[in-house]
Amino acid sequence: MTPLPVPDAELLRLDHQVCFSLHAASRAFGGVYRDALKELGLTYPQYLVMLVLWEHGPQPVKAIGEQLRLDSGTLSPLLKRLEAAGRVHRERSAEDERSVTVHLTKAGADLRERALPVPRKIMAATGLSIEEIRTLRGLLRRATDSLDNV
Amino acid sequence: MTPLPVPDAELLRLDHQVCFSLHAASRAFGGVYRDALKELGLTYPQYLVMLVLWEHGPQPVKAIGEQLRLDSGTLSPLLKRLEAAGRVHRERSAEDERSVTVHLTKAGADLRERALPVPRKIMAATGLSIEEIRTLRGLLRRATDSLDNV
DNA sequence: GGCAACTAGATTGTGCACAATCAAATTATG
DNA sequence: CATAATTTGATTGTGCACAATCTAGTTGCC
Repeated sequence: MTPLPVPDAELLRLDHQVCFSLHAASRAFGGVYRDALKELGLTYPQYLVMLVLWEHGPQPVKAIGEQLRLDSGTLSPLLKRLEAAGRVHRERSAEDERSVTVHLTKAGADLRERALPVPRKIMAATGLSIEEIRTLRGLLRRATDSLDNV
Repeated sequence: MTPLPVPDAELLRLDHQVCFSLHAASRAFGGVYRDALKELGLTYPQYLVMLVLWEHGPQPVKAIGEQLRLDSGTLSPLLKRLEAAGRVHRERSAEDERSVTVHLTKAGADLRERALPVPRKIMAATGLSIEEIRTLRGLLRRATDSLDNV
C-alpha cells in the first residue's frame, strides 16, 4: 500500500500539536511536582537528583549527570543549593582529585521517607492507568533514544 | 479482580523512571529542535510562538499565552527578542490599551517557508510511526488536562 | 622525566519557566 | 459619577538548561 502523502503545511500543524503537547505535558508535570515537593523543600530537578542518590547511593557528579543527562553547568549550582540546604555533602575524591563524590546527609536520607507518597499522588493526578503510564514511558524512551542518536 | 498492591518504595523507583522519561524526552526533543532551528535563528519556545502566529495570525499576548500556557513573565522578554530580531511587531491595541497585539513582519512570515521541512525531520528523528506519535500525543494531552485540573 | 591528550568540574553568559508584585486601563456596581 | 474589582502586560528574582571556556588533575607515550 502507498502511504498518503502528507503536505508540509499539514505536518507543520501536526508539529504544533506534538511538540506543544510534549512541552505542555512537561510543564504540567513540573507544576504538580512543584506543589508536591514544596513541603519537602525540593525543586523538581533536585528531586531527580535525590531519587538517584536514594536508589544508588553516593556517587560522583559525573555519574549523576549521565543518569539524568545533565551537565556540570546545571548540576554544580544545583548540588551547591542541595548542600546549602543540608541534604547532601560534596567531597573531593582522594584517589582521583578531579572527581567530587556526592553523599546524602542524614537529613537527606531521612527525606526519602517523606517523599514516598509523592509518586502515588502524581500518578493519580495524571488520570492514566499503570498500563497507560507504561506505554507512555515506553514511547518516550524510544523517542529519546532515537533523538539522542541524531 | 483485585489489583496487586504496589509498595511505595516500588512506586518511587517507577516514578524515577516516568518523571525522568518525560524530563529526558523533553530535553531530547529540545536538543534536536535546537539544531534544526539554529539556521532559522529561532529557539524552541520562539518557534512555538511563531507556529501560533503562522497558523492563527495576529493576536494579543494573552491569546498566545493561553495557547502555549505561558505567562507574561516568559512571553514579554521572548517577544521582545523576536521583535529585536525583526520577526514580529508589537502594537498596543487602540480599543483596549491594556492589550498588545503581536503581528508577523514580512521577514517573520517569510520564515515559515524555511520552517516547513522541520517537522518531517523531527518526526523521522523520533523513530516513531505516525500512529505511535498520535498515541503519544493523546496520552500526553490526557495527562496534561488531568494534571492541570489538580 | 617531560609533554601532549584527556577528563572532571567550575564558571560565565544567554534564554526559558514561573511566582510575586506592580501599574495602567477597563468594566462593574452602587 | 465614583469607587471597587478585574484584566493585561511588565518587571523582578530564583532556578534550570546548555554552550563555551577555563583550571586542575590524570594518563599515555616517547
